[in-house]
Amino acid sequence: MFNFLFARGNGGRFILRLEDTDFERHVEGADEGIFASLKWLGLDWDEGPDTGGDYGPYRQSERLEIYRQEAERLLSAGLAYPCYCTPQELAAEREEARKAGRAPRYSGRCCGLAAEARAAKEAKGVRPAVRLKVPQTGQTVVEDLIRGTVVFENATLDDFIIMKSNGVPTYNFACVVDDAMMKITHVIRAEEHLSNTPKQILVFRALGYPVPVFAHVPMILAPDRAKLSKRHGATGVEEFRSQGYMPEALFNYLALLGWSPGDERELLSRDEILREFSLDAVSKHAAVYDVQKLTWLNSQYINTVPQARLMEAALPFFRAAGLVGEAPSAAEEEYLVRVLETVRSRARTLVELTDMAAYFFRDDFAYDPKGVQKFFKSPGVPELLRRGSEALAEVESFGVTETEAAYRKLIAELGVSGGALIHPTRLALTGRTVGPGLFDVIALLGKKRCLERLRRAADWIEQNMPQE
RNA sequence: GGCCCCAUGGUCAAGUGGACUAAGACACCGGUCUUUCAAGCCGGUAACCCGGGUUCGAAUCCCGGUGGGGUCACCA
Repeated sequence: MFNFLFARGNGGRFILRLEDTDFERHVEGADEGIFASLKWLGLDWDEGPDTGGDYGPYRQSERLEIYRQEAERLLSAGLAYPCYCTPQELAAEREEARKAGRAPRYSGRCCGLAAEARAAKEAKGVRPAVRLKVPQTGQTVVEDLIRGTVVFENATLDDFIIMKSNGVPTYNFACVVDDAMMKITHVIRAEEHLSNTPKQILVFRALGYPVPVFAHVPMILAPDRAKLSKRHGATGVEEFRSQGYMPEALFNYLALLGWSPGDERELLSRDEILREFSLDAVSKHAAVYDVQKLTWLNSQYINTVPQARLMEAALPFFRAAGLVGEAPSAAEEEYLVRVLETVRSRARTLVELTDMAAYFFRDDFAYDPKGVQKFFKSPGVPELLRRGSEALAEVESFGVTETEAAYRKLIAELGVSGGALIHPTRLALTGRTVGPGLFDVIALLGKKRCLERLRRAADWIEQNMPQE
């Protein structure tokens, strides 16, 4: 997202590249999910696997020959060498180093391998990996837009693998080759990659390519301050969507994680964020992800977004819940709009919104058990509800003020408190104890349904409540 | 453990040597409105990690601790 904001805010191009060189972890169809999630969030790219571009292909799995050639260049220049060590040998070395309390570093023993030794290995059919020769003196300096100058001693690095023995590049090699060939000017990524950067700079230099500008942005941590991951605390974009979060809310929230416009504004539109975003204002420290604030932002959007937008966002949820059909008529849409307007201020997610609106569309709701205990128990309630339905039956123009007037009149006649009639009525009409103003509900539901539901509730109470 | 990054309320964050008696937001707690629940409005609790310097003056600069995080793969 910060890449998108930076690129678009500075007249650059935002490029999507799929780094899919780990065939073991390949998931069929995952690409489509990535595209859909990014698009839903409003992050559209200028070049990518689906859209194409002048520097494709944009899937690393389709660029294998390029990496092979680049690795070959380093091999013949003596800047890299084949390594015949087996994974088991390497693991043993690492284990030994760990036991001895040393940093696990590759010994470099294949570096000086004589031609005959190599030939012998090759003859035995051992396929080598390729390692980059890393200088053991001096320093590699990362000039980071956010962290400033970060110095790494080369002696702490080792000859890392750039090509696996199966001929596929490792991440630190492939991304450098691609960044160079795709003319990437800015690499903006999470801080977890900072320690990869000196390695990548070494590759850029070995290959003779210019080093791009780096910016390592703060990580997002789970509430327990651990790294957010698939297995720990992370929620996928698609999950947020299905939980009823609006993309504008997620976009807004994510922008505020690690960045702020510098003043008190928090509710920011996409355009405002695009206009205001600057890497200078990105903080250095990791941010803990707080779903409560996201949810609050979401409620703000549900509450304030234009009617048509709310309709568009809510419709899929209403359809899925079976509240509206695939192609609602004009009258149905009109009704939906009125329902949305009366419940929107109460909902924090589109799922809640749908749930709160259900009784406006279907009659088969159950009465809230706590509400039944509280409002249906008194002996006179069925009679009260019948009187209510009679009073409403008299109302000609079934609007909010007219129905309320009729009810107030009845309340006065009966000499009861307003709540004594209103609460049972709400439960009878909606099955709930909470919701929008009762007369908004009544007017919206319409006379026919109100009368039916009131009578039905009266009957239900008589049949189901223990008689005194 | 080595290397690297970071450090303002529970969380997100303003703050870049004096305007700090340290903004604002979420959450929490009150109040208000109301037939209920929200929303709205008003108010409250709550923070500069510790220790040394530098300076007339430090949340802000320096050093050292401590704490948190990241990373050390033929994963990305």
